[in-house]
Amino acid sequence: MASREQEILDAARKLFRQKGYYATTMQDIAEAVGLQKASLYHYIRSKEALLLQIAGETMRLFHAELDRIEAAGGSVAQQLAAAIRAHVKVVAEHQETLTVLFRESHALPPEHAEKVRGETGRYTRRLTELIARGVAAGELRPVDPGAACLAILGACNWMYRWYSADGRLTPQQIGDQFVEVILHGLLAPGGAGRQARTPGRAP
Amino acid sequence: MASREQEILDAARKLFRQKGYYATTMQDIAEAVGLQKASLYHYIRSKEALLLQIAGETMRLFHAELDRIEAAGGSVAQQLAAAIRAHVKVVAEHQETLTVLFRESHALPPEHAEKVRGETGRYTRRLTELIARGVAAGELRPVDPGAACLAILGACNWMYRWYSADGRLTPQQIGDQFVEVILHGLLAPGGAGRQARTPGRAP
Amino acid sequence: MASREQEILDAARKLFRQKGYYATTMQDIAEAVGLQKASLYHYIRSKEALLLQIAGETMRLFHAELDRIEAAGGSVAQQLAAAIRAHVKVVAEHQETLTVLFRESHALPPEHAEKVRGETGRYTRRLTELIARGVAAGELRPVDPGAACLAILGACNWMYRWYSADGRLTPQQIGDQFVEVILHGLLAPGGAGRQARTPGRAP
Amino acid sequence: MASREQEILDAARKLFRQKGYYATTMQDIAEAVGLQKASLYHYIRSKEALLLQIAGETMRLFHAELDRIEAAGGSVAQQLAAAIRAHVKVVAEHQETLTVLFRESHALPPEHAEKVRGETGRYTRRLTELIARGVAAGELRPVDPGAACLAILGACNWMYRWYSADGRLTPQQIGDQFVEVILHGLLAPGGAGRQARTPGRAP
DNA sequence: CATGAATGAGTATTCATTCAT
DNA sequence: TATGAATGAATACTCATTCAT
Repeated sequence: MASREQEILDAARKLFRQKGYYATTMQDIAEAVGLQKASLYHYIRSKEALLLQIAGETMRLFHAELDRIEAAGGSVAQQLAAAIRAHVKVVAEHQETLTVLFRESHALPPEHAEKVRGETGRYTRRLTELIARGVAAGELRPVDPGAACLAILGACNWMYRWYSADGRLTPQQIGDQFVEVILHGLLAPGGAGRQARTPGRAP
Repeated sequence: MASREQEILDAARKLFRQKGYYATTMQDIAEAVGLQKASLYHYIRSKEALLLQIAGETMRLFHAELDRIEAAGGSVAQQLAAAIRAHVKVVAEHQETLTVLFRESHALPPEHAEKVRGETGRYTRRLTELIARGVAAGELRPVDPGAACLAILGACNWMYRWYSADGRLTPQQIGDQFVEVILHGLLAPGGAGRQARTPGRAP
Repeated sequence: MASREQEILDAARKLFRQKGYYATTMQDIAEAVGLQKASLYHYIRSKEALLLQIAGETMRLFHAELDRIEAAGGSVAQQLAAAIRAHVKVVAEHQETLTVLFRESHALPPEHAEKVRGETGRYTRRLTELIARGVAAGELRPVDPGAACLAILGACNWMYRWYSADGRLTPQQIGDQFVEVILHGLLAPGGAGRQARTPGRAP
Repeated sequence: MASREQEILDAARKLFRQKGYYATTMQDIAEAVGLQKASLYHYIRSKEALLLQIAGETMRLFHAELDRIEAAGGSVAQQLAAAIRAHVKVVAEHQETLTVLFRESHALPPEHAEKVRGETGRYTRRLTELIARGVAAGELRPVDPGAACLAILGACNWMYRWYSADGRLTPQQIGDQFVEVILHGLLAPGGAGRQARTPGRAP
């Protein structure tokens, strides 16, 4: 069984999230899994390797979701909506890991940090391209695809800080709301807000 | 002059951002300002106090912008657009401080962390209420104001991770794009994407 | 074996006595036992815990002696003489520990200092009560038992400052002399000193 | 005026007693006299010099009392009684200084410690000689003068630990009781305790 | 597989003292 | 006389990691 290694990883993830990477000691982790400090080293190479593994494991999930969605096809809007909902779901389900990833990835040595950043960048590019296709096809409004993508990712990723399973909204509802806001915008159609498009140039 | 204290604060902010709070040593800070470690303690009480001060100084900026915008009046859409642009601008201008705030605030002792979280919460509520007013007035579409607010804040705050003064987009442009996406949405009007509102429930 | 812990305790006791608690560094102790500073912390919690343990270990000895003497019974005078001899012996045999206890107990945190003071107080009370019984029974002269007790304890405890195993007097001899002075007094019977009882009122 | 220097000395003495020599910082002393740390050095050479001065000033008092008593003449018993009462009075009146002297004198550098120990030794010798004269003259019982002297000094000096101006006994009463115990002993005359003189050697 | 012992490198903080002003 | 600034040296304690058993 890899169960012991998994236990250690789980404990580390939880502790890293609760106390932060630096404030978590190998002692803490050892106690959490009922081993002695020294025994951890039978299963893991180092504290840093633990962080790296935790940081790495999530990016795969995001890519997998995107694979699924692209395979399913449909309009750009449909794919985009699905991507937003999927992303929200992944963040909600892996909040712990993502908290560690977002907060502590800079503690990784350059070489590893690079790898994590690479994966992140690839995911961003995939999403940006999807938007760019939509814009090119006239299906989406002529926004800057890069900026739009980062707005989406920001909205979704930021959840790592405020989402709570006990909160008012389910991941499902959050996904719906985010899709609403991002695809349709906040302005009521035909509303008086139309001129807000160019605030400061009001009549 | 308070210049020496300010110098220390500036050095700490920069180092905290580059290496993280824990990885930054008082030695690092001392070297950065050309003093001995011990001399730092003439100006600051502790490393933690340094973090606290850095963390605290930014929330004031956000509130000040919101004050200004609300005082200026206008439609909800206008105010919201202005708020987004202002927020983007503050993040761009205080990226260093905010990186520390977002990444390391959990390293603060509970009491101080509470204070910072309190300020953040207050800012979120102000923005949520603005959106709620717009929804009530029919100026904005009937979204959940809380979720919408968090989407906006996420989009803007996330910049702390990707914004670069050397990047492709200026804060001005980023603000414009974010306003576009959030107020008007990505979908082209009358486009085929209308049914994306409830993908999976399409006919 | 608990030998390593005991070694550390012994080294600390000796050093605390030689240089004082504050002037003794963990480095000193580590060198004395042939370990690295950090390794000490496998056996002890802190420098203060070391002091506490050293301070605590002696009071038990005094109480044990008193237990033994009271169990043996005899007249108050016999018990008192035995107590003085026992006290002198304990001080001589544990001079190092007692030096630390007497000199450094104020360095303990209030809570622990309280505990040590409590034990000391209990011992004083036991001795005072013995004297009080002797006075009540007419076996001892009508002195103030509290003051007499403190005189005895002072005479005996003060040894921590001047006793030396290489000195002129053995603990046995010191005990004998102290018993002489305290039980019988210095004045020669029938001597001219009788009026010294109330000097200043001499004829 | 030497008042500023005296103020500093007074503050140091009080603080050394309350917190111990090591635990008292120059900052503490500076605050107590309303100066800045650096300003203290206009009046004193060093923290250690402060301790030395405090330690030194008391021995003079003891000698002065002994001078007075010897000048007054009288029997050995009368002089001894007067010496005990005087010693008790000095301890009571200078408890603060003596606490520092007794507890911290080992913190002095060897050279200065030697000087203090020298004064102490001289005082002890004077008292021992007085007792020896009494023994030689048959006025005192044939005790070991050195041991008897140290018993007396122990009884009196130990007061530094337990005496309180608010306590049950006045210095006057303590002196009387000590004289009683030391000159006349605790045993009631003709009492059953006579055989206690040599417990263990009883028939 | 598990661990008790050991450690080297590091970390924030303290403090008596000096000195230019 | 007084002090704000500066510092060198020290100090207790921590922690990830290694290794013999």
